[in-house]
Amino acid sequence: MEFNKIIEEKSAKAWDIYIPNLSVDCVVFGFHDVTLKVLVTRLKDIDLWALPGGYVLKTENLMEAANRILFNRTGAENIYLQEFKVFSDLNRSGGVFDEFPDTLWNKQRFLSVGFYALVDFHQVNLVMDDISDACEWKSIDELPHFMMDHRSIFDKALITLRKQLNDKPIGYNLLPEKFTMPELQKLYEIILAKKLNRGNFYRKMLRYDILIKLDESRKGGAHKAPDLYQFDIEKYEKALKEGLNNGW
Amino acid sequence: MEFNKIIEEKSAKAWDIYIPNLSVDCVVFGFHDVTLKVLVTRLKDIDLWALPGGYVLKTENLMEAANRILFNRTGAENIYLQEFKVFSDLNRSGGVFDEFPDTLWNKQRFLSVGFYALVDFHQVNLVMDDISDACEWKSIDELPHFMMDHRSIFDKALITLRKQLNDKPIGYNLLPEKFTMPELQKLYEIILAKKLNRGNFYRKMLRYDILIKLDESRKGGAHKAPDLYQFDIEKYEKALKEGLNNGW
DNA sequence: TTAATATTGCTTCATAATGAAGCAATAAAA
DNA sequence: TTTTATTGCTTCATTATGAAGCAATATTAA
Repeated sequence: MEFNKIIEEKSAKAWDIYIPNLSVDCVVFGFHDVTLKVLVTRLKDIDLWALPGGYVLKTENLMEAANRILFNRTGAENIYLQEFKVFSDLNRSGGVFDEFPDTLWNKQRFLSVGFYALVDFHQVNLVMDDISDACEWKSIDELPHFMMDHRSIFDKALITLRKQLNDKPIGYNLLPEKFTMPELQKLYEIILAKKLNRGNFYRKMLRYDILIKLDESRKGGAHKAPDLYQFDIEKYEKALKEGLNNGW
Repeated sequence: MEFNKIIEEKSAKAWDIYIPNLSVDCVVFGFHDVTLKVLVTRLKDIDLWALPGGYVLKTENLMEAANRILFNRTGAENIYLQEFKVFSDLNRSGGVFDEFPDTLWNKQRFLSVGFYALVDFHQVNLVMDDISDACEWKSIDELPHFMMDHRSIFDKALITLRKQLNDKPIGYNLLPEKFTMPELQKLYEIILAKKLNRGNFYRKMLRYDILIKLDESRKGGAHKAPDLYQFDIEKYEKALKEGLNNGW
């Protein structure tokens, strides 16, 4: 079915079941190939890239809405979600739905609640929906041109992620269960957008006492095989309460 | 005019001018008498305490709404505002409007966007409105019993304030232009809810290089007169970009 | 089979920051 | 004039950080 027809059909039902003027947009982060990736979809026909998002049922709260929307996209449940900002500018929609009647659900003024989500890249199975013709991971420095204000939603998500690196279990939710110290460092470097000293990172991470060193190493790569670690989730959560780099 | 009548009259107009299902609630912090205070209002007749809040005009964004609502309450413009969370639970309203018809604006399901505001206590003139019979500052450890979920909105505001102490100009916006080192320390201690070592606080604050020491001291109190300082706002803003206690 | 290579695990040394304690100066009160 | 509590600022011991490097090692090349 073509885009316009789908949109108009959905619109008719939307008024009854969703909270008006409100949507949720999610910046879904995954870590793969020493790169931070983001989930993006392309809308049929109008050929614009967007962040996964959706509306809020009258029967659910925001977190439930975001979970439902992401479950439909990824097949994953209990995804780590963090709300970070409401996008409420009057002109944020651009002119995407200009040719539609004013009663179209999608053409209303929408405020969008931005969530970032952290997923284990390998646990996600991308699911297409009926208004998209593409749904894929893109590296954060090769993002497509986004529709509406989705670029600034992404930007704010990344800034928030950076600020919360010492307060939230970001490594735990982005990395697979077992990982190496160089992988963890790379993740930190990408999020912080700066190089870190290898020896000092190693020393500091170990002193936090939140990692469990496993009796395995990651064979197969060139050069010396790095040790594998996993998070000691109890100690990790406890340390995060105070913040990993406690200021005062 | 009595509460019910006012509410019903307002409701009729509200449907036309406000974005439905959405409100803004503000936790307004002020610092006075070595105490952190919060602005609270009491609703007429139903005799419940609430945070200052209001609805969002169809012609404004959230920040503009919060500014307008607080200007009406305090007479102050350009108040420092920080959005921190959307409160969206289904049962958050309690039963405050049970006896009203279902078409009443206020009885709809509302999501509330929480902002915290920082004001110079002495620059604020409290203004009553027509549905309140009290509007006053309360010390944060002597808060009244709040209606709806306003207590948890306050709690989250304070936690956010604590987390952002190294990233946002919190001291600058809460203190008067001139202040003493012990006052600044007291503010930090209240927000962090813990005692700080005096000499170390002094040394650390000076090393940040964000304060200008004035050629005056605060006379009149008992004992030695403390020096007066003001923020070097340019250096302060610059230092905040990296975070006052940079973790990485 | 052996040597070369890049990476990793971990340490060392110099410097900076922090925690704890205290001394001298001072403004008001006794 | 003396007492008092507070303030400005320093000292010393401890801990954290920045920069650098050495030995071990898994792969690849010779």
